[in-house]
Amino acid sequence: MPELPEVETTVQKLRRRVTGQRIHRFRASWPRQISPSITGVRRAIVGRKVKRLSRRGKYIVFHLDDGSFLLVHLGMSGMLAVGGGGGDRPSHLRAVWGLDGDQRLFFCDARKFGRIRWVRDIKEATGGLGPEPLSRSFTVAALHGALHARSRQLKPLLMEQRVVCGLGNIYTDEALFKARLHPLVCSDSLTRAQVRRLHRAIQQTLRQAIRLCGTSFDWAYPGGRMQNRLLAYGRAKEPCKRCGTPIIRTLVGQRGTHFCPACQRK
DNA sequence: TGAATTGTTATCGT
DNA sequence: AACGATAACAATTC
Repeated sequence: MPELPEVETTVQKLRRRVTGQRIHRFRASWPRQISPSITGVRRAIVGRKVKRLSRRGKYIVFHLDDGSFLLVHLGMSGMLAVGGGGGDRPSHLRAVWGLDGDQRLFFCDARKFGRIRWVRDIKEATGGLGPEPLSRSFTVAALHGALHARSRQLKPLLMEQRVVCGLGNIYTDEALFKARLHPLVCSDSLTRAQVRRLHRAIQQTLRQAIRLCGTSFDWAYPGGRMQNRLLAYGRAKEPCKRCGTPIIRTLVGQRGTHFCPACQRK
């Protein structure tokens, strides 16, 4: 379940392998994952060099040398990895880029919720995203303004990528636990102090998760260590690490939601 | 077997 | 009408 820390980890691991490389081939096997189309993307990117690799929210962004962009969204089960030109191909392979020196970039995605998209203008793809939670544009005032501009349940609003980007189900539960806020409180009812706590909790949670290379729960994302440090997510019926009360699991907006009924009161 | 998972879109209700 | 909540959808694993 790649969220910001898992995407950031992927970008950091990939960066030196793809920066400066020229794209020689592109093949994909699942048309509905590719925008504008497989041949359209191939025409746009083959022959181009990768100038830079970055991340915006949960998007991996390839900056191409003609000023256009190739974006990869990992969805729920997507993975990007570089391999040699050798024989064995990974399972659930959906797309391959051929780079310099017979290097290959693989996109694997069991559930096919991932997306590959080429755009001339980055704003087409990321224009609707809110601020990066670890950037200076993500201020307490900005968060307060966004939460008070709407009247919504707090958790679903935080997971929309326009208030702040990069939060998914796991890290939203973690941040709410740290901030001691109930997932269902109304977004415009938060006091300044509560918004400050939430702001700090979001940043602390994401920084720690990046340091630990993200959360590895199942086969979908290996290599992370944050699963050992989670305070709420996946801990239903286990004692709260702050007060000992069993963690509750409920559904909020069709998503599994974990919180401490004693520490996080409505 | 069906629950779990994300982002987008459609639909229902106030 | 606008907005918030809810449901459906895509596809697969265990």
